[in-house]
Amino acid sequence: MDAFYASVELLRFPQLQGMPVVIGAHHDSRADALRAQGLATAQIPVEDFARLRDYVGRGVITTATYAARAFGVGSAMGMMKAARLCPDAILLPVDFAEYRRYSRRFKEVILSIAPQMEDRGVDEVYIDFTAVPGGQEEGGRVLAQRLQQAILDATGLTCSIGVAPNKLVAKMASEFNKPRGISIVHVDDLEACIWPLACRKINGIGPKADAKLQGHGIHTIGELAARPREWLVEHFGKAYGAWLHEAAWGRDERPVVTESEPVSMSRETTFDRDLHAVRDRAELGHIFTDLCTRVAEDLQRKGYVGKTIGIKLRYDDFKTATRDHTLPLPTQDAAEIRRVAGLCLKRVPLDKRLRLLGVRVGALVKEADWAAQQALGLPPASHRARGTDPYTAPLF
DNA sequence: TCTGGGGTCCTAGGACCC
DNA sequence: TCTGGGGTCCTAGGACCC
Repeated sequence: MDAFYASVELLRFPQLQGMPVVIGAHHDSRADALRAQGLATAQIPVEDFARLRDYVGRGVITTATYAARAFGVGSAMGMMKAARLCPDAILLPVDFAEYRRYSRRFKEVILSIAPQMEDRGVDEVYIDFTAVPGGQEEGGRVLAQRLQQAILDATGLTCSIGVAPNKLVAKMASEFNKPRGISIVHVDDLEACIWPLACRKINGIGPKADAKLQGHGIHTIGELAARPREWLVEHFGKAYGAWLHEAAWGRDERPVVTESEPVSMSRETTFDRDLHAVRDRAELGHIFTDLCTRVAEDLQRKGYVGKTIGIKLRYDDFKTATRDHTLPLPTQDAAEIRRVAGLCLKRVPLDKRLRLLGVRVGALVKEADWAAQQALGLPPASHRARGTDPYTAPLF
């Protein structure tokens, strides 16, 4: 989806059309108050929206309209930097509930046309064109146009589509003509379309791998493709090195995965100011309990139980620590999660000030499956003899 | 100018089992 | 006197993605 969060906000506040607008991840703003008043958007003059320069916060930009991007503002950018680049940009707070509603709607539209769809988050999917009527016409362009139009009709939102022989190349192709773009990349186009691109454009090469590649003088995908596989394996490890080589040559055999189960659920929060474990004990305790409660609610609402309870801390120097503990039986109970997370908290250094606290429940199982398993009286996998007294434990 | 929140997957060492 | 091999699970950290 094109500038997804920002585009959803523009549907709500059409008077901001064409203006630089950014969505901030962590702040309070006037738009919240305006929404709370339930005012018709036509009644809200542009002057009433908060400007980026008026806000001093520790958040990041999640999305920027194309007008804001022209100033160099982009997602994941700190708000301070964004404010220097484009001080007059309108700042709106994130409204995840609203974006999720639109996310469900555009995915329903896609599923009604092309049922083989892989969910890749709130604003992105992979679609298998293979068996869809029209999926092969004009290299996929006919179906891509039909999808764009159906999504636009149902939601008022635009998207960009890349069509290619595999997910790796399709993902890159989808970026070529944003917004409202359609790009079709064939196997023969590799050298012309893919090899000139920066390595960072490959989904799976992040800032660390890119820096290391640059250190070896590799900047483009073509330069990556020119390195022998053995050389890449030597410098980047067996699995990642081999994958780099395949990716550079546009090879990817991953299927479109239409079903998946969650592995973990978590809640975390960055504080408005850094907190000290001793001096701000009461406030931290409150936040901690709240996070546990919210994770438990998420588990209950979605029908999952989990046996690995974990915490995450981020210190004022941005270093992160995690601790977790696996229970013999899975849970979705807030008090139990709070108890075990509390034990985890005791195992982590608390001398430095904290900027973030998080609570996670992993090793998830569907609540219904767990209940059925219990009814059958099957012992949980984690109940096999472990940690027994070495002197009395049976030998073989 | 310091850097959100919610995820997945991988690696590596150690415990433990047979 | 110099200590196997193969497997799973747990834990901590980190890279990466949307």
